[in-house]
Amino acid sequence: MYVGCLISDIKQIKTNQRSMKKLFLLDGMALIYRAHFALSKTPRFTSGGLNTSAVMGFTNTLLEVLRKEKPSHMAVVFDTEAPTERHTEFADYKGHREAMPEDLSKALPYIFKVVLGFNIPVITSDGFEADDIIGTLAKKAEQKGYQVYCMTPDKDFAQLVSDNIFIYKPARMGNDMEILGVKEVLAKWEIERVEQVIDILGLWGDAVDNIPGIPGIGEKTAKSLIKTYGSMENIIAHSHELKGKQRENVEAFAEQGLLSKRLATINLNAPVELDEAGLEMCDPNRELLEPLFAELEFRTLGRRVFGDGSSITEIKNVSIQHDLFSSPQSQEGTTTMTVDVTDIYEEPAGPLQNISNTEHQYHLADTFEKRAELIKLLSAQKSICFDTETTGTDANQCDLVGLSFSIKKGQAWYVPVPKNCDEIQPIVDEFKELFENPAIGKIGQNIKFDMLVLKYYNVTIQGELFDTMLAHYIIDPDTRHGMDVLAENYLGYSPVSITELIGAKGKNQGTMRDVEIEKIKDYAAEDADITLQLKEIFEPKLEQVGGTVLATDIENPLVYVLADIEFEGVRIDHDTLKEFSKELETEIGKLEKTVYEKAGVRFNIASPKQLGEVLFEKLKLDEKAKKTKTGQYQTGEDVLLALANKSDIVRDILDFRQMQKLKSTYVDALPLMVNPKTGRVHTSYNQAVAATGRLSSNNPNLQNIPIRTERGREVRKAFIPRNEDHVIMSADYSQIELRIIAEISKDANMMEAFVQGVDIHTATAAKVYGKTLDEVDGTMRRNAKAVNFGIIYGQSAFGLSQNLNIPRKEAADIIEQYFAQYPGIKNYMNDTMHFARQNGYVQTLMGRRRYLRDINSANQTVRGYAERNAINAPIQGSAADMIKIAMINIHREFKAHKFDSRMTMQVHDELVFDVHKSEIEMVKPIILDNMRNAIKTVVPIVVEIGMGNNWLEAH
DNA sequence: GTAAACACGC
DNA sequence: GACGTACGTGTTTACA
Repeated sequence: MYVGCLISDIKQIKTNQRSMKKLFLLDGMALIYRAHFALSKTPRFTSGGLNTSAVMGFTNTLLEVLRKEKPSHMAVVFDTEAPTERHTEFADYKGHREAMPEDLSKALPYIFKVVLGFNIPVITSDGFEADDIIGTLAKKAEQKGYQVYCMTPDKDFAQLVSDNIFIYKPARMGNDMEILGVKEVLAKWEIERVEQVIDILGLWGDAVDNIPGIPGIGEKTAKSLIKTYGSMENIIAHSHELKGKQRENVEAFAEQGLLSKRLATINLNAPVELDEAGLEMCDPNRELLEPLFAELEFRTLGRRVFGDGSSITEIKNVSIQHDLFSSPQSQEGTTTMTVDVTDIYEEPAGPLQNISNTEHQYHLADTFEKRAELIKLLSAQKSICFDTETTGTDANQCDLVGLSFSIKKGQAWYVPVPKNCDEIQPIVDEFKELFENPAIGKIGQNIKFDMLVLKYYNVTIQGELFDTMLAHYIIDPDTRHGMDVLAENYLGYSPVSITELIGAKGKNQGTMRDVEIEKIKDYAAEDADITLQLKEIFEPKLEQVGGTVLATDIENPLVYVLADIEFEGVRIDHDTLKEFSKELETEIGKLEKTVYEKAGVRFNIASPKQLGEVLFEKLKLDEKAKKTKTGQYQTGEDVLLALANKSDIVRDILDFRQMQKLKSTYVDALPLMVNPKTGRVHTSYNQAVAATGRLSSNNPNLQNIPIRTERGREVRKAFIPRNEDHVIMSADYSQIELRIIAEISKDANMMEAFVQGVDIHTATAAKVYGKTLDEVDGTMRRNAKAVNFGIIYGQSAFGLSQNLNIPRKEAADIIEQYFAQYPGIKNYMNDTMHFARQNGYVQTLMGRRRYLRDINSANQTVRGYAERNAINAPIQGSAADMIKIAMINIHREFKAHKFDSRMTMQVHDELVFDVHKSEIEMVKPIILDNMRNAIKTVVPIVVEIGMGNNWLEAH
């Protein structure tokens, strides 16, 4: 009845004030499938077919667009029948896509117009693909001066992008919406012209689902072929230039490829007119809709339609929030960030520059005289920018190829070194004094690498550092920090690509050493030049984001510490590992046998696919076993544990998995990582990947060596001191993250627990369950511990219930109690969230910022992700700051004392040292003091320290 | 070569 | 009432 009323009464209010005509074209089916797919990934929503949730998902996306982008014109296009005429050319395609359900085609305009009060035309595409209709409309609108945004899967659509046509990608998990223009499309596809997208799609055969292109040509190959030949037709014409199987395939399947291309091409002559007046948007009729929504209790919908300022919002959400982090939605009403996070980027004007169209002077310093002149010039500088070229990316095993330097924009030098190893050293020696001069600052991109390379040539870099990679990591930790990306984003410059010199990645990749000197000169000199230019840009930006201190006092000095740790390496006990490997091998063999017997069939236990089939189809352990999104049975640890009581085969399988993992990832892999030059394992720490400020470790990853299980822990026995005069010393922060929460939040109860020195999880359990410390049992402590961790890692009630294997309700109750007992923490969370909404970022104790672009997103999922980060980043980040400061100070004191002892590993909250026995008593207080006092806190910081003949004993 | 599933640490 | 649940590294299998 109300609805009937509305239809007749809504008077569309046209808004004419909009200056730019903005047309949004939506592929309705694609969006609905997108929403549907998102749901079907979750096991709970496996019921097939389109359902109301999918349609709701679609509506939400639509509303987000309306609110954010405020289009002046809009249309939704649906395929009514598929396969279309064009697709019947290919038999396989038949029946692939479902037609739009008829009721949906009627429901949508109804939803738009009546329920939401917008007039959004729905266009059906009889006999044509929705893409064709959208494409045709887009072109026509572009000619009339519209800015056109196409919301479609971007793959096919990229070909259409021009100066006024964009691809609009709605928000997804972890990402807010995204707009792709010409620049982004070119970059993404690595091509010169957007039209070439269809050539790539044609070759690759990914144009339309299930339409094959040319066999054996994947995305990458397609791109590189297009880069060389420009178009598919050209490739076919020049197929004789190709080799082997590729040539055969191109020749044999040329026709199929062309067909694929034709199908990928968007038909711009669809019979559809651009009815400008008909597509014009109106605002929802507020006066009519608002009372209606209020009466029908469409609160959420109302909020979405009218924005946060709606009076409907004033009906306060009184339900208790059971999730750790979801705050009542937009409680504070519309918030605007005072800082526009997009400010940290500068949009470079015009097309990308490159080496061929910029002025530059790159010199080759390949004689003793030229080098001497260069060194004289460099030595007179306050700081120099440099870069090394090497034969590989592992600093511990590669050889130097050349050095490049820059001190002024557009000017750089390249110093090649001979191929013969013995002849390299004297040339490096010429530069030794320069590098080791502490009065000359060193600028570079990822200096740790260059530092390590040079260490092997007996050069110890000194002086203040400015690392452009780290600078950008501080400025904007969530994005990428590669030099090429930075150059494009900040300088509008596209550097010579390394693949141009040494070929694409893979076994056929050449090395720098084989490239002609002239080419390396340009490449290398350009790197130094760009790095210097980036430094000029980043220096003021650091200041702007309050990151100067973080850069000069923490990140840059830490480079020295990490380089030393990596150079030092860790000694591994081969015999222990070999023995352990054998032991595991026999155990695994035994387990295999029992599993085969119990299952009555031989299969690959390590294959989740086969295992799932055996467990659930043959043995039928669980009738309604969960499946993954690809249709396999889930066989993860928690799933198997739930089955443990049904058959003891499950226990064996879990044991098998554990041992297999131990053997392949650690026991057998570690000895292979030993550097033949040094006989030790040299991990590499990445200082710029984890957005929270933590380090990460790889080649090998020393930060995930087992400790939880008895057997896994054995691996740590193999980490030994360098000789019998040394011991391993390990120092760990106890509960550092929780102490930091207590410190930041100043929660009285939690601070008290730490001051008293009681076990924090027991204390928490006592509080949450209202018991005394003595009454807390194992389960209570375990639950409390899980909540404490949940806080640190940004978990929800759902995550907690999963972790503890308890009902959601129970998890929610525990969390509620937790917040009642630690009100300071609840306040901290609210304050942090508020700060993030206002400012667009959060920060650590040392001012390390994390920008949260999506904190005010209308999309729940996206915003939730940002909110969890808002809580989590200051905590993890402050802990990271703390240990980094400790590392720098300890390293400095070790140097000052000229100790023989070395720091050898960092595992987030633990530092490991190789200590000379005579120095134990001197080293210990230095480690303890510096770790405890890295950052001044009220909450006591506790460090536990241990020693032993291996890493396990040191705990 | 790449994606998916899994498992390890914090 | 919807939506998806920490991150980073590395292994294996499966598939094209």
